[in-house]
Amino acid sequence: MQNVFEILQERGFIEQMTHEEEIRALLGTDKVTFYIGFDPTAPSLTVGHFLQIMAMAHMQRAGHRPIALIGGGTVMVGDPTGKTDMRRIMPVEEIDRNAQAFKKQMSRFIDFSDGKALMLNNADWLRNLNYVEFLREIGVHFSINRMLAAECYKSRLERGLTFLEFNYMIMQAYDFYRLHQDYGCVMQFGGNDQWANIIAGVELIRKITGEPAYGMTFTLLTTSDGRKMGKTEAGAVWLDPALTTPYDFYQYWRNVEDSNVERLLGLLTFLPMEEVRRLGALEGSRINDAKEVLAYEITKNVHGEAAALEAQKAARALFGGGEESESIPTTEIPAAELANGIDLISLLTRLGLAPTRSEGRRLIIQGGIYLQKEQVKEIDYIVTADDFDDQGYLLVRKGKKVYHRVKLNG
RNA sequence: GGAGGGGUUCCCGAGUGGCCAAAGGGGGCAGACUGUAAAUCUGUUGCGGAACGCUUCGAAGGUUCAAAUCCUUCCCCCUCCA
Repeated sequence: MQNVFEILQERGFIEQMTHEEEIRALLGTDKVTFYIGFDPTAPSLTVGHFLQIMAMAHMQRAGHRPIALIGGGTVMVGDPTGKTDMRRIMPVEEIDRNAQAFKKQMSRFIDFSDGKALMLNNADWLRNLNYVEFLREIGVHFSINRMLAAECYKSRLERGLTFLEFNYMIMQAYDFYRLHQDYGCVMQFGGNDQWANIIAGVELIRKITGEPAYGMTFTLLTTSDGRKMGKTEAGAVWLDPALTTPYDFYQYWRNVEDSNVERLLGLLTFLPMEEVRRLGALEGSRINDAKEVLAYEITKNVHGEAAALEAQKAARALFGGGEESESIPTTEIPAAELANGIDLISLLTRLGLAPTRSEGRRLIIQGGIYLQKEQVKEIDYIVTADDFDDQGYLLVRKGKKVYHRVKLNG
C-alpha cells in the first residue's frame, strides 16, 4: 500500500513540515495518532475545514488515528492569525452550540466508531486551567522574543494585539502537549496559516518530554490571484445545507476558475490521480466537463449522492435547456395574492433576489432580471397569473446564473 | 496616571462649517465579451419615491439659518512617557 505521505503530497495537500524524512518514515511504518483543530467560530463547518477533513480521511484510510479537536476552549481566546482586527469575544453558549454542530457534521466524514478516530473538545482542559500553575508549568517554555518574531503577529503588532489573543499560540501548543500525554498524539496538521501555532506545540512537547513530535501544514484554498476561496456574496460556503443549499454548493464548484480545477479535484475528491490529471488537462470549454465532475463529487461527499444528482440535474436544466428540476429554490405564493398582480420589485424582494427595493429597481434598470427567460426592463412591471406557465410556475432569473422559481398556489 | 494621534458609508481611505449621501481604491451586483471560467471594458453600489424626501460619518448632548467638519461629556483604539 502506498504511504499516505505520498498520497497527500501527490494530491497537493502538503505545504510545510517540521521533519520531512522522519514524518515520511513514520507514516509509512507505524500507526500514528494525529490531530487537527477546528475552532467553532460559526454554526457550521466551511469548505476550508473540508480540506482538512479530506486530509484526515486519507490518513484514516491509511490506518492512522485522527483526533478531531473542537476548539471550545481556544475560541474563548480567539486566534489572531490572519486577522487584522480584534476578534469578537463570543458568548460561551454560542461557542458550545457551534461545537455541537461541528461534531455532528464531522461524523459524516470520519469514522469515529470503535476508537478509529476521536473527537475531543479542548474546553475540557482549557477552561479550568489554574493560571499560576499554568504559567509555571507551560509559560516558562515560551520566549516572548521568539513569539513576537512570528510572522502571524506582524500585522497585529502594527494594529494592536491584546494579551488575550497573544496567548492563543500557547493554548494551542498546550493542546498538542495534552493530546501527546493523554492520547499519544505525535503529529499536528492544519492550514498553512497555522504553521507558527503548530511548531509552538512541537517545540513545547520536545522541550518538556524530550520526545519527538511533528507538524505539517496543508495548502489553503485560494484563487489564482491569492484570494481566499470559499467566500460568496452571501458569505462563506457552508457545509450545512440549511446555510448553503446543495444546489448553491454544487454551483460554487461548478464555477471555479479553470486554473484551479485540477488542484481542487486532487484535494477535495477521492478520484484517482490518473483521473484527476486527465480531467485537469482538458482544454478550452471542455474543462467544463471536469468542473461538472468536481462539483458532483464534492457535493456527493458532503450532501450525499441523491442531493448531488438533484443539484446536477437542476444545473444542467437551467444552463443546458433540459427539463427543469425540483431543486431550484422555490417560493410558493397563494393565487389570491396575484389576483390583482404583484409589482415586480416587490416580488424580487420577497424572493430574496433583491435585499431592498432600491436594489431591485437597479437590477431591472440594468437588465438583470428575466421572467421565463425574457428580459424585463420596465421597473413598474406587474406580475400576474398570465406570467406563469401551465403548471403554475414562474422562473425568475437574476443576472446570468441565479435562479428562483415561484409556484402559484391554490 | 501623563502627553499626543485617531474612530467616516461592506473594507481601505480622502474630506476640517454650506457646492457631502460624502473623492479614490478594493470588494459586491448588473451589462458586454465568453465556455455557467479567467482577464478586460461599461454601468452601478444608504433607504424610499417621478421631480424629491428621509436616515448616515464611535455615543449622547450643544452652538449655528446650516455640522462628518465647531464645543461639552462619555466609550473605544494606537504611539510615547510613568
